[in-house]
Amino acid sequence: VSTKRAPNRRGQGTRLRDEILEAARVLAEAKGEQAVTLRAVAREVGIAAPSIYAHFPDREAILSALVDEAFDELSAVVLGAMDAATGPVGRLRAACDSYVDFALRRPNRYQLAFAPRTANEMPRASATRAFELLVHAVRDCIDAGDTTSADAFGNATAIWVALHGYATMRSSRPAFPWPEGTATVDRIVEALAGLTAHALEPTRDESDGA
Amino acid sequence: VSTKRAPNRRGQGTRLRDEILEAARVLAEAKGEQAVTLRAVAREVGIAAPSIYAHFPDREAILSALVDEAFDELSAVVLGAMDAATGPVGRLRAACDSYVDFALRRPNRYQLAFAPRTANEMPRASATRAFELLVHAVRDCIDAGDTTSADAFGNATAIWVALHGYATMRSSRPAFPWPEGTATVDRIVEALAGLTAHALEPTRDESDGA
DNA sequence: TGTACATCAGTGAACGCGCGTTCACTGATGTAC
DNA sequence: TGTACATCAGTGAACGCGCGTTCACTGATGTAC
Repeated sequence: VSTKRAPNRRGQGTRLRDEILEAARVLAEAKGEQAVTLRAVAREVGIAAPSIYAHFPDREAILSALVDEAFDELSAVVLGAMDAATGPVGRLRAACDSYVDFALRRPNRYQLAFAPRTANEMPRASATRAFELLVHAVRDCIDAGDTTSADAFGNATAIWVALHGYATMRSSRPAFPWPEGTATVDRIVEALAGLTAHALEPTRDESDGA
Repeated sequence: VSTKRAPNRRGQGTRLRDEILEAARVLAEAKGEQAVTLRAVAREVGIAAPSIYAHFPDREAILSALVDEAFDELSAVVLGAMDAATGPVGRLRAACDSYVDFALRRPNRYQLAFAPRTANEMPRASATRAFELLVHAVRDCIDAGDTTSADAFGNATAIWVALHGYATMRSSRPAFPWPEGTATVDRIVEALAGLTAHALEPTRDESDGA
């Protein structure tokens, strides 16, 4: 009988939802995914635990939102690094370096993104977008003739799993006698992208000017 | 005043300990590490939960024993595959293939082995022994001139983390469009070991006979 | 050979904990007339 | 402008759960004399 359009009451319509997400994010980054309990989140926000149900159907929904956030941030970081680099090989290196850097700087956030959730989870759009950045970087190297292989997707997959293994182990096994610096990441990128000897050189020109 | 040497009473001295470990192993393989609770183990064995304390100081001790078991089995599997192969490159391939095969056939056992336990855990002997197999296989390729690199430890590290990433993702993300067959593993081994073009050929001779 | 006793593997009940979720509610905010 | 009422964000108590661990115990096995 009336307009029926009810605008959200107090300013709280989306504010509390954001506060819940932020608290969950802080907890996950500081102490890992298993620290994100409804009660802990509620404690952090300063509300009663059941209040969360007005904004998320269950605990899993919060985690899922955090996963998308994490993938989106990963994409943004990688994109930013690529934009600041020069040439196909330079952009591929920048993508891989920034990927590993993100994983090592925010280990809990990274692990959260890649932790298995449900048994047969379909790839989520946020994750696919991030992966596509890598495929694209590899394809640009191929197109520029900087590589000995032509399988962009296959190479990107190999590079991805290798970087993932490195980042995972590197942060969970600090006591392992890791090779210094970026040696391992460099080796992974160069070898698995199939970079040509020619492609490995010109990167020096940029900082040299000779 | 007497001999003081008390032989273990009933036959149970070590029998119950073994039954506890076996139940824990079964639970871990079927449902993952988090399913290995003292109460679940006791249920499986058919004893009261507190009885476990006669054989293990706490839950973590059971898991730690399972981790060593898993690494030892991994070593045995890899060694067996290497012994059945021919030539340095053949043995390296066999080592890597069997490693991944083990991880994919027994995902929960594999994940248990590599799951982070304590914050700064030192590498355990059982894990180091397994890794040394890989280092050795890589070194043999280097010594035989089948490789373009000379850093056995560095190459083995890169191969290991790459295989680990592959195995982890492959089993936790079945919906990803994985390249067929052993393409990814082959690429990882060949590229990260730095196998020469010459070294990639002779493997065909064995099954050919020409 | 017989009896009192030490040993010790395993038990059953209970503890306190934090969890996800449910339920009926409160109390302030805004609207209809 | 005033009053009755609908809306709805957030609450507090409680549920049932499984957990690791503790405690005092039981009851069979073996030993000393």
